[in-house]
Amino acid sequence: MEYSPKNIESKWQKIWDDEKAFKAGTDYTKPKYYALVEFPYPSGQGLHVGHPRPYTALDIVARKRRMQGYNVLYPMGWDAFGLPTENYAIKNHIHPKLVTEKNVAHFKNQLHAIGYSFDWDREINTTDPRYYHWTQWIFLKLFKAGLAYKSSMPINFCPSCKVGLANEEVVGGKCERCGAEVVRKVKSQWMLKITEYAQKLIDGLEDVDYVERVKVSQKNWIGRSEGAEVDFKLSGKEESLRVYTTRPDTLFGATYMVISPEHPIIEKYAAEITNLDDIKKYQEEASKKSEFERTELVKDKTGVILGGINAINPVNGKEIPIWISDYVLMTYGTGAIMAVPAHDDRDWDFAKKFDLPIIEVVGGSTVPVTEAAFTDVQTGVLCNSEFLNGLEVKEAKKKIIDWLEEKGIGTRKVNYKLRDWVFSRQRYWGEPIPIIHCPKCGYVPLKEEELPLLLPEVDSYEPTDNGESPIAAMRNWVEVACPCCGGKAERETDTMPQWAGSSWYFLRYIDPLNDSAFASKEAIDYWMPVDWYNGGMEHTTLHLLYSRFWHKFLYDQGYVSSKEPYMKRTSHGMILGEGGIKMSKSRGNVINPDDIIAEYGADTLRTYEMFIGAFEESASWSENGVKGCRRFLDRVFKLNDIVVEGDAYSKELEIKMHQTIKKVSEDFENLKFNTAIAAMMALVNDFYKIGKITKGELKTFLVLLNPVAPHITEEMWEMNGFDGRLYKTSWPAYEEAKTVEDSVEIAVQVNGKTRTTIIISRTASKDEAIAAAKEAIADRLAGQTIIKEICVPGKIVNIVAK
RNA sequence: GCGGAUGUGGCGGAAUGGCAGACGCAGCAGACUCAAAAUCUGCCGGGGGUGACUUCGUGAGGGUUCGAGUCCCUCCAUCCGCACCA
Repeated sequence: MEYSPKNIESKWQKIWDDEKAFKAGTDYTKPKYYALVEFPYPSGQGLHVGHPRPYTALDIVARKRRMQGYNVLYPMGWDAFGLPTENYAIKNHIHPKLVTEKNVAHFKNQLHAIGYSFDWDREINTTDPRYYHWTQWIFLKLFKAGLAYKSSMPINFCPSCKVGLANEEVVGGKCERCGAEVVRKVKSQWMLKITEYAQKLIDGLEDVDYVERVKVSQKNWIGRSEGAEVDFKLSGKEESLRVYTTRPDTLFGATYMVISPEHPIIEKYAAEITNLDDIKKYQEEASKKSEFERTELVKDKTGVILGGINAINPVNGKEIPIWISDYVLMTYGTGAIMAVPAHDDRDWDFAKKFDLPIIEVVGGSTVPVTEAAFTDVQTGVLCNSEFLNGLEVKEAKKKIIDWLEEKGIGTRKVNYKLRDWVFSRQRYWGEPIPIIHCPKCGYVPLKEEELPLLLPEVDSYEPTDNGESPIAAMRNWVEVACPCCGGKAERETDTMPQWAGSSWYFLRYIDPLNDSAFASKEAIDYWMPVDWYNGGMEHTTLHLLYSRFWHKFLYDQGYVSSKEPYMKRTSHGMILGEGGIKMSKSRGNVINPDDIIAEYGADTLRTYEMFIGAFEESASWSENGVKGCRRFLDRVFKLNDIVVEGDAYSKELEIKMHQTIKKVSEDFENLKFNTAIAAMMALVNDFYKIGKITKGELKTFLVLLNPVAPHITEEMWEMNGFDGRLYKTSWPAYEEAKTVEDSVEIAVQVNGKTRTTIIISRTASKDEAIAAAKEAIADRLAGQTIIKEICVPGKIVNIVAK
């Protein structure tokens, strides 16, 4: 009989649905396993060939875990708020809700056709009011805890999307989504104090099993640094200028200071500044530059001196000038620095340009500090620094900070690059922020009983030109009575960013229909944390960081019982087009998974995506590779023709069977799906080589292949009259003792070069092995003196001879 | 500039410090066929040899080791992050 995936696949998909085969149980006494993949944004383009890679990988894990007796939760849902849907709605005058519904239906059909073992009873959608009820609820908790605040500050604004962006959404100075140049705009925005969790987000990484590159990126993004804040007295004034430095040891080399153009001291002493016009001009230029232009690889430093005001270096009492330059950012540290040109590249550049003194205070450089800054902290020794002279950098840091603290002019300080999360968008298609602005009472949270605050219907979804959300025009929605004083008040018209819904969705899956809480305590205690979460590297500093932050907050509030949401995080590589180029519409090389399923079947698609290469690395698509996997499944199906009776493994293949069970079991755990499949291909080759397969062998083989190719294996299980359903079977066991052959082929080397191989008993002693090896290469050893004999049992014998 | 990764046949890719190239693709030869496709069998890194064999070979150069694709040092190339964070 011919292998016909079309019939087989729809047949089994229906059976699995009818039997609720993959429903996560509520028997909380069973061991649980929570496998999670990032839920997709249901775009109009439908499923991309990149989606099935991670979904199949964890589907394999989930199916294997079920067969190992776990109560498995492997859910799927829709991260459906977002700009593309809204833009499509604007263009076509369709309600985004309808667009979303249509796209979700399409996505769901596509995913269904691939045969994933998702528990569809737990499907969630971030745009569903029953879902965003709890997104808003968490926001209120954040607000009440003082972690959500409104702030007027320069933000990254995309003039094309007409929306403010979080720092994480700005890539190379451009809008992550549309690619337009981002400009700086001062706006009043809701912010979340993720910075308050900076240290916890770093510390938590110690307790989880994430791939190293994810940990490293998160740590770099949070950007912890240790140093000191130091006060520099302004000459002739009581006030001081506070700086942050990681090199307090170089304080004696601070020959000038630099402040950011936005630094408040400029306004404060405007009257005393002698060159105010120049400064105003400089400020204006700086404000016009986008954040990107300001921080772009600027070789040429710009700046202007703050005329009429000087500072005093606290360690030596010397009067030093203050400069203004946009290489100092108001948003980091104190917005002011002490400049040590001898030991900082940027200060060195600036000093060279404006001819400022360079004083060496750390010796050990091979070139004089007039040639280049010496920034090495490992080898340097302090000089020209009075009581610090002769100390190594590390000791000097400690000593100077102690000294500063004692004198009350400085203090130890840790800083982070991480900035607070810009949490409001002037857009329609997002969760309304449940806050009412009362002129008397300020920002008043909506009562929790009033949630969800529904997104109102509007005529136009387009953001207004003055940068307000389209819902701002809905006056009857906006104008409300203050819940606090009853007076006239207005609702917040900004909505939440796309990242809100995904920051806690893994908690909703565990109890998706609960109307009285985001999830019951019992369910949370049972299911959390997620055991294995796979997702894209591109979310490392976005979704992954945000959701860890929210989860840690919920933990601190007592709503969840684990400090970290995800125990294990892995990341898949991208799938590129043929020839290693990115798939894109403009190149016309986009592969639609539907076409692959139609031509080769879902099992082939699944097998190919797992066989394509190392899971964590990017791989390029190859139609011939797909064909190869189909050929493999054809050969699998044709095993039906050579099945013979017998539950036992045949003598020829017994060891091979045990080896393959071991290999596949281990490889599935370690993301090595490609080699697991290779091992199964090799086993199939062996079945054909000996011309038969026993029923016992076939049973085991089908179970091993099932997680990868669930339809064909389930069909063959039935065809061969095996008991019940394959998906209800147990994962096969192997005996370690039977994974090794009685006799082994070992290499015989002379001076490290393999000369021949011999077959000896696995239990042969070293002496026996060496004796046998010597005999095999006796002619080569003739006339030589044996210096050394090395034997690694089961591997090699190496004779060192002269 | 900083951080991370990668570099192995014609291609995708395998190899706890122990026979480099598993498995797949492509290619070549043969079987089947009127023929083609599909399928099956065999070969398939380079040089040398009719041959059993031999020699070179994992980006380059050094080193450690009886033995290195794998460990260490230096360099080159490519990709991905971050980027004036004091």
